Amino acid sequence: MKVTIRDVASKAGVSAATVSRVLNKPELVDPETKQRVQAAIKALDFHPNAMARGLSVSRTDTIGLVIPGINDLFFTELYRGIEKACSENNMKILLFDSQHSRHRALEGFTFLRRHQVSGIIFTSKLVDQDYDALFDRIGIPVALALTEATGRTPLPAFKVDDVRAVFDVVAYLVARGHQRIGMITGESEDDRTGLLRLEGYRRAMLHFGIGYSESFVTSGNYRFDGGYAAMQELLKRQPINQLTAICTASDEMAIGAMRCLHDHGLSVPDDMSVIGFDDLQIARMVIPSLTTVMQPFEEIGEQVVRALLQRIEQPSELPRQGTYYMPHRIVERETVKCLNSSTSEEQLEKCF
Amino acid sequence: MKVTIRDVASKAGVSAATVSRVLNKPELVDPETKQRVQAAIKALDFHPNAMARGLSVSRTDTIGLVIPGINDLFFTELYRGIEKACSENNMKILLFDSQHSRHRALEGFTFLRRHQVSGIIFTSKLVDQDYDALFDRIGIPVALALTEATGRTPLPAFKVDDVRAVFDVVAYLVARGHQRIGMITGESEDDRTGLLRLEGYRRAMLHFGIGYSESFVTSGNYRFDGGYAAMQELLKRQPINQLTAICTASDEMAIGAMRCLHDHGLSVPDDMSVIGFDDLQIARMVIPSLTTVMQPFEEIGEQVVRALLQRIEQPSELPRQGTYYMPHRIVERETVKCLNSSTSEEQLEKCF
DNA sequence: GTGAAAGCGCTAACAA
DNA sequence: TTGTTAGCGCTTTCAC
Repeated sequence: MKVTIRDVASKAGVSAATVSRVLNKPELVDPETKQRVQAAIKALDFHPNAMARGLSVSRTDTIGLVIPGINDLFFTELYRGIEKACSENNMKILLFDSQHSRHRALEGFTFLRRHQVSGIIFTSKLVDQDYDALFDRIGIPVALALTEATGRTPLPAFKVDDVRAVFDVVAYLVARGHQRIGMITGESEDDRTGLLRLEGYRRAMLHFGIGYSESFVTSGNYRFDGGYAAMQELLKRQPINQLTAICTASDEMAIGAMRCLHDHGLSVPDDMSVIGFDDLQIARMVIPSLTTVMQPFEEIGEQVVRALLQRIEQPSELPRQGTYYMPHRIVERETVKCLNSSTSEEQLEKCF
Repeated sequence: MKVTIRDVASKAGVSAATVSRVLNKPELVDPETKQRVQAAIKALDFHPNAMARGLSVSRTDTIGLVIPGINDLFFTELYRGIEKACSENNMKILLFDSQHSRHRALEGFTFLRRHQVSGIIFTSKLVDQDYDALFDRIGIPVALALTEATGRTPLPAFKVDDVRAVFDVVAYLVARGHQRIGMITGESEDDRTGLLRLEGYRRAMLHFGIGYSESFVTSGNYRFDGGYAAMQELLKRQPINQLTAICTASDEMAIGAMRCLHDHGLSVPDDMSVIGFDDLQIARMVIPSLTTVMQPFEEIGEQVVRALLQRIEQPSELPRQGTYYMPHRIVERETVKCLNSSTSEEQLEKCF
């Protein structure tokens, strides 16, 4: 039924080994026989069985990718970089969606192991000591994107410096005359990112002598609705807080917050400045378009693949361990109002 | 190095066959031996090699998914349904991104074949006679999502009725007093969807006695920028056209069009009504939120998986061939202005 | 209830 | 340059 390498071999009047050679090392085979074999392959519409091959060479040229959720808008941006780097090194990708569940993520590792992936990229979510036991025995290189390892096992990780990035956001707002700056940070079990971003905010508020107050802070699940709800909460406190700007831990929450403000008859940026985090495609689609912090998703994706390939090819060395911070950048669009009369440039100077 | 089933076997003092049994048919093995084997599996941290298993049983429980581009926002919505149906039937998914290239799509088929997937879901893009030869010999069940087969080979396909959907959109606008209705349709080589949607528009304009004029129509690549550019073109003709509403072939283009209108100082919906197509997550995020046609992506995903499974399990029968139209629905939000004084309900009656 | 042996489709020595 | 042989790790008869 299924046509195998042996069928091709007999049709072409050669051995299976020869067919295998024309498939994998065509330069080693006589042009004339090669022709015959290729003709047979075509005639029979033969397609080599990747599993049989993988089993034989015990290599799959596949890397596994564990992601929190395919619906997270940032994921597709990251994927582009991963896909690019993989296809350049002709690696295949095996995707596993953990659906934001730690349990599923663990299942993912099992799944990928069974499928003999050469390496695993783990995305988002905190990687803490709970994973140590896993990584110790797994025997497969692992690299991290958009997260970092806090457990004992050091792992190459690529992300932006969340603390610094939010610090920069606050500095940016301060430079534009804002003082009463609120924060909508991220939350979810297993998440350290939200904490780091909050810490950046806290440090900056202290650094600029504004002072840190919990009443300026709420949190959400990084999604639109979470941002909306968090903004609503902030609005309740607004009579006391008198915020003029909000920084958020994600573009989606920023956009949710904008919608909330809109529903309360408030205008962005005239009544309230808003600043996002991620620079997703949607950031430039909304009106007003969203000023935000760009994470270099594509580059992160590329780097994490490279790091993995390096570990795959030289498993002995331990070249790249620990966290690599990739450069972030504030993308100026339309959601931040400058409260100064002086130029923002001058002010910026003052801040650093 | 790698621990195999034989290692487990010797550690547990049984044969490989027995280990295999506790893995696959645990009820056939003595509880006491089962215990020992399971202990050995745990102690050695054994993970069965999925490729070896696949090779042995010549089944992979995997379906292949060929998509046009992972960055297309609609894709993640579709994926959710596919993922759901697959995990319910514990099927795995092998993803292949064709990057909007017909050539890459063909590569995808080769790739998936090599990996012995049990079935293939092909998404978007026209499936015409060019594919016939492929499907004739492929010997793997194929089902279509968001597209349909126009070649000789009939294939189960799940999508909305594009003609009808846009017809309904126009009817909806007419019921609200619009007559001068423009259209931004989709375009790209290999695309029939844009044509179908345009046809729905054309028929409706004729049906309602408004008349069809090419000057009311532009097209774009379904993306934000395409919508922006198409709107710009329409705006040039606006002194003559005097449009009051635009229907579009995608939410992204609708949002691009909205941005364009905004940049020209025009307000949606007061100066121009806009209506999208897809009902993506972003449709409810933008301001004003987008009135649009909902495609039941998740259900389409589920159905296409079911159809595929059916063909996989009963390859002899040919139960579901041809196109199944899934119900669409207009989701009313904030981008359509009612120009009537009478209630829209009454008007709607009139239209049908 | 368990083991021995053959085989899934391919590749990689090693010979010829 | 080509063929023979063994084996990748697992499942599955068929005996016992």
